[in-house]
Amino acid sequence: MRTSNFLLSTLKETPADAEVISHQLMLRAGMIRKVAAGIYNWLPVGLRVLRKVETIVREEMDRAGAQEVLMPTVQPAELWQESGRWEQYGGELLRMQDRHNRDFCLGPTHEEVITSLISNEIRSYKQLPANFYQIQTKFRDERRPRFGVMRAREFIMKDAYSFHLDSESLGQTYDLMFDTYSRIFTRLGLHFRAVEADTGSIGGNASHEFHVLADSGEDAIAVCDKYDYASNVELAEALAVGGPRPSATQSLTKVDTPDQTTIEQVSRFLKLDASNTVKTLLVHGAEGGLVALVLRGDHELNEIKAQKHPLVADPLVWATDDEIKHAVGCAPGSIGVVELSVPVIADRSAANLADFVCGANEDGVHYTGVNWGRDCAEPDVFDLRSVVAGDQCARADGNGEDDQLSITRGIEVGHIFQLGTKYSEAMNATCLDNNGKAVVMPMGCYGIGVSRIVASAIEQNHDSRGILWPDSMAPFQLVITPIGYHKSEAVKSTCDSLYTTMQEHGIEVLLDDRNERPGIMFADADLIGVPHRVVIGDKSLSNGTVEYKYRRNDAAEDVPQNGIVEFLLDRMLKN
RNA sequence: CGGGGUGUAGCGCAGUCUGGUAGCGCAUCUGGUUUGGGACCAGAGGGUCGGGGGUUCGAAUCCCUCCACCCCGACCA
Repeated sequence: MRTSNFLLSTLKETPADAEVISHQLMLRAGMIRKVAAGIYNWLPVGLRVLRKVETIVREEMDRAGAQEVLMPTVQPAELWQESGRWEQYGGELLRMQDRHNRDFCLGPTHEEVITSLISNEIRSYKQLPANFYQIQTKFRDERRPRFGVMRAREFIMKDAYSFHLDSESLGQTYDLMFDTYSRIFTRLGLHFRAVEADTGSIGGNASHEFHVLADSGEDAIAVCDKYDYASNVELAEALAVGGPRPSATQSLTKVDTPDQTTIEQVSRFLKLDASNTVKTLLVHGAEGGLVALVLRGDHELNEIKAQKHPLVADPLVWATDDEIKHAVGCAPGSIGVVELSVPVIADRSAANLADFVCGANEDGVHYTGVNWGRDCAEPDVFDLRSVVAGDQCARADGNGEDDQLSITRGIEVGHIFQLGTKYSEAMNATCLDNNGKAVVMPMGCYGIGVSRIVASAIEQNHDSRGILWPDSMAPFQLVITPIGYHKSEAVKSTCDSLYTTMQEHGIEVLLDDRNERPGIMFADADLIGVPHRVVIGDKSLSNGTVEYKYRRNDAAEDVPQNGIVEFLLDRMLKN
């Protein structure tokens, strides 16, 4: 490609509404342009990168024996009513009507369509297992789209759905997809991590998310390298801190704590560490009424864990101040476990405390020296809190120094699920087993955020001048920057010749044949992140050399003109 | 959905408080001088000041209303 014939819409200044570096650089490099909130045009530079990602994903899915299909973006309501999600799915499902007032939606995901399709196409166990994928546009009407294509409303996703005779087969395909995803993200040159994930409302046995590690990531991940453990903080098991519960040494004492409502205020007022206090949070119970969730003062409630407790309403609903007043007789800042009239669920660490502080269910009053079993009933013990850095890894034997969790941030670019029969049952997707008996097919589903990968790769690979694409994702592998293309016949013919030769070798090469100053050409090439650059000018040609520079290196090197093709091919194959 | 903010040329912004008919830098176009890290000189084009309504002799500016976009939060797979 010659720049004279290519839309290189680079910007010198950063558009004001771009917050994260990937969004800024994608706009500056002329990869994307906003059409509406969370909806983008992909310009030639951006699309070339997107296609690179798609190609790698496609190659690896094909390699894993998955079959590519293409399903529609617009889906009839009937399918969603059949699965029950027409009512369940919230505002993210963009609904619309056609000219006959029939209901449709823009597909945010394709379980319904694929299950309906396959239930008609697959009849026999002999056709199983089968895995179908597509790379297609999804629409989710996010409440708050942000960060460019990172969290867009319209985006490109690779979604795959597998069908099985039994859960063992599902497990095998799940493992295969796990490996396939690892290969994909490795080939893309990303620094990633597979993490255990919550199965959410879909349920099922197993789920892993694949995260590109980046400080700007929206997810927190708990990691322990010693045990090769990584889990979304939403899920990561929190062990009790501080060993078995000591025996009581203090007596129950009521103390006045006027206007002290937060843990911070109370612990400062009583000159105690927050870890000697508990906080009592009231939420709606699964069967109505309220339930108390008790955590150590310095710990945070994990709502996802809490709503898994059978006594807790799912989804979790906080008690209002009025409900608390009515049930306990005080404001939220003074709730405690002594003589509390609602069921008490305590986090493991809170349950291990002795002689602790809690509210007295009376405004402005707290208890000190509280002990479980003596001053109140033994609580129902449950893992309620989010892990924090320094917590012991749940896999650890407890003897090592390096078995502590650290917290890192990630961008979710892949998610694999064992769905089970949720959709196949709702939509009656069965096949006949070898006894001629109809079996509801267990399913797996496997997603990759293709457009999100592009942004997350930039989050991980950039410098002050622009993008540092991994070679596998670069819009061009090589840029030829002439010095004096329009003045020197030698420069022009050398550049043209190298350009043609490299193209014949299948290299995607950009020849900057604009009549611009070198600084502009260098700046653009660096901005869009072409990994390999050759500069050709009269000065070096007179020495029989051309200049080569790798985008990630500071220094350039002179290469003999007659060996440049082999040199470049060697460099590109190496990467 | 709650809170906050911003809408003026393709991009970045000033002008709004204190009403007088729109400006700067970059980008674009023309001519010239330049040419190894975002040049210089001269000239040119480009804006119903987010939309609608109102006040006024006169509105980018004041008032009402709608919309869009961004940020924080809540929510959500």
